[in-house]
Amino acid sequence: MVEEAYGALKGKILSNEFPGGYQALEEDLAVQLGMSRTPVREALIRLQNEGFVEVIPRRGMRVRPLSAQDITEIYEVLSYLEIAAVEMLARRKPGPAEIAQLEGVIADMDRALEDEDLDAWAAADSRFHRLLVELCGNSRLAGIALNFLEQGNRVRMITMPLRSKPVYSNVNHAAVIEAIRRGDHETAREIHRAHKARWGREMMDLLDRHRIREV
Amino acid sequence: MVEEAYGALKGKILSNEFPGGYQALEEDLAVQLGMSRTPVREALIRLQNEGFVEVIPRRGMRVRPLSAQDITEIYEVLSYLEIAAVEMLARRKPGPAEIAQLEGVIADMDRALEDEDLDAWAAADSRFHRLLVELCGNSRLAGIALNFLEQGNRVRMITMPLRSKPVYSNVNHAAVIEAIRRGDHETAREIHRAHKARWGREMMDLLDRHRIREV
DNA sequence: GAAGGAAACAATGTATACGTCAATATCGGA
DNA sequence: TCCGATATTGACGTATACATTGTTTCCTTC
Repeated sequence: MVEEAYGALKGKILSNEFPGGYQALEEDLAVQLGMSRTPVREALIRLQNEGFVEVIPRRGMRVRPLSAQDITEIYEVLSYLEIAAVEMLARRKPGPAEIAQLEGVIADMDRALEDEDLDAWAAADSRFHRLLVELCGNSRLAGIALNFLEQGNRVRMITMPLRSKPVYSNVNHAAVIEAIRRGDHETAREIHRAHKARWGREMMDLLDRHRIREV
Repeated sequence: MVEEAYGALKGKILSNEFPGGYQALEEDLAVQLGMSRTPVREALIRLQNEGFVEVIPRRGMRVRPLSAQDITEIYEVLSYLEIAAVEMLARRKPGPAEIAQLEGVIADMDRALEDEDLDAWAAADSRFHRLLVELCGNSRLAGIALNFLEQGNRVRMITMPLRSKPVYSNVNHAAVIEAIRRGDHETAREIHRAHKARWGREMMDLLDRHRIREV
């Protein structure tokens, strides 16, 4: 049941059904989920460790709002982790099956872009980044990076509708994969570094221009 | 009380009083700590999230033994994180007070080396790495890196007595600080990268030579 | 003697009860 | 009317009770 509570709560947070600043009492969550406080509490402890919520005595849990500073931090860490993952992936020269997986996701991204289906594109792009870190060969790095990807997605869900078509992402990703296939870890790293830097800048610009103070 | 349990258990794990593979039942831990199972459980959830233990149904908690593969992963992540921290630190050009802090720790390391006091040296070296990541300016990166530093220390406690005097560490660290002071992030990063790579290789060699399979 | 099944036991996962502490509201006095 | 003190409410933190489930042991049968 703690798994059930964890999944349900995290889902609501990631989908912004529980937006930043949302508060709820343990008791209420327990009733909502049809269980007692105990498993809810245990789920909340996990979510707190992962940085999604904070548990405040007598105030219940509170979904941590992400300030501009927080978002900067998250993107900074994520950049370093993903760049590391790309470098490691290129160094270990993944097999054709793994390359095919990555290319499949890129194909999805291309298709979504042609169809102008932003939701499908976002889903595929998210899968691409997940796949990158999952394939890097270091499960610990993958675990941390996945957590930060999820936090980043919370932000992206807000900014996605505000931005223009992300055409260059697909090109960059394809180039990264090509470099990874060749085992050219320096090129792969540099392309991905530039990509993450540009993406981060655009995201912060968007938040700034739309006066979004927190998410 | 959950803080108390968390601190006590983590302390025993980090000091190898609970070595890798150690098992204990929730009930026994509760009695040992003079509290009920509830706070112990909550502490164990945190320790599990941080990778120190695993909770196995009907087997209680088990301190996760670190295989050679695990140690490689931990050092790899730690390297990337520390290198990122050093680069960030150099970019933001810390003030004289922060530089003085770092130099103070280096002085401690030098003194410990002259006195041939390996324990003092290890403590100071550990403080140095902690400071590096704490000063980097990104609290999230610092938090993760601290966790991995602690896991790394578990390994170092084993290998420390097996190795020769770590003279070159002090020199490297001093050079890193000098580069950070100048704001020369590339040099700082490269020195630290080389340092971490060498250290990691030596550590794995030691484990290999002494046929240490897990910690 | 070995294998399979059943029963008892043991440890967890969940629910519930209770004490503590903080926040808020109410009442009295200035 | 406003301020302060006290009382009451309510939520959490911890303890405890209970049900679930896996494991082990013992007995029976082949």
